[in-house]
Amino acid sequence: MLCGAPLTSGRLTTAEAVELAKVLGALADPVRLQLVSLVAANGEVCSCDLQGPLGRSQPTISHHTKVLVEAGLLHGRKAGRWTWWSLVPERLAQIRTLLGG
Amino acid sequence: MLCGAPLTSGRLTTAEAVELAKVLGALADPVRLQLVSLVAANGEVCSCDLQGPLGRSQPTISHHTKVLVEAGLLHGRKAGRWTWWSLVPERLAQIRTLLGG
DNA sequence: CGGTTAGATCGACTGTTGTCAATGAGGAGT
DNA sequence: ACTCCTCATTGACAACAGTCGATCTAACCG
Repeated sequence: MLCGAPLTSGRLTTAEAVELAKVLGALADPVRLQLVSLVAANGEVCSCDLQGPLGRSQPTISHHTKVLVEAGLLHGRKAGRWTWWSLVPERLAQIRTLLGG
Repeated sequence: MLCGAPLTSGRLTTAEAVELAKVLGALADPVRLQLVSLVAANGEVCSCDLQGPLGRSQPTISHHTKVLVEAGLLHGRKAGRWTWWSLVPERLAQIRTLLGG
C-alpha cells in the first residue's frame, strides 16, 4: 500500500506500480495542480473559490476534487451548503519519498 | 522552466502547471514506473532487457522510452545496434522538490 | 552485397479522460 | 412550503493515450 521501496531503489512490483501510477495520475493534470496549489496557498477553500481562478465549470471542478480525494491528496469537510477543501500533506510527502527520497 | 515555486507554497502559474503535469504524466503509468525501476536497479540497460520483464511488445517499449526521454527522465546512449538507457536522477530530484520539498 | 538484429515509426484500434449542459440532492433562508 | 444556493451526478462528446502488427532504418557480420 505504497510504503517503503522507493522508485529508484528498484524492485517495484506490478501492484505497486499500478497504485503509484494512480496517485501520480491524479496529479498529472494542470487544473488539478493549480487546484492543489490554491488550496496550499489558502489553507482551506470552498469549491466556489476555485471555480473563478481555475476557469472551469462547476461540474468540472467537482470532478477534479473527486479525483484528488480518491487519490488521498485532498480532504473535504462539509459545513452546511459549503464543502471546505484542504490538503493531505502527508500524502504528498509520501509520494515524494516514493519518488526516490 | 520548472524551478523554484514548489507546489505547496502556492502561486503555481498555468504554464508551470502544464509543464509539471507533463512530467508527472510521463511517470503516471505502471509500465513506465517499472521501466524506471528496472533502469534504477541495473544502472544501464538496453531495450531488449526491458521487453521481457515488462511484458510488452517492442514498439510499446520504444514508445515508453520515448515518453520518458521527452520528459527528461531517461537518457539513451546509442552504441552500435543497442541503445543503453539510464536515468536522469536530477530530474527526479527536481520533481520531488516541486512536489513540496 | 545479402542477411540478421535492435530499435524507431506508422496506422489502426480501444479504452480512458477532460469538459460542459442538464439534472439531482440537500441545506439555508424567507 | 417554496425558493435560492452549493455541490454532486449523469450523459454525451471530443481528445488523448496505451497497445500491437507491419514496416522502415541503420548497424553489424559473413
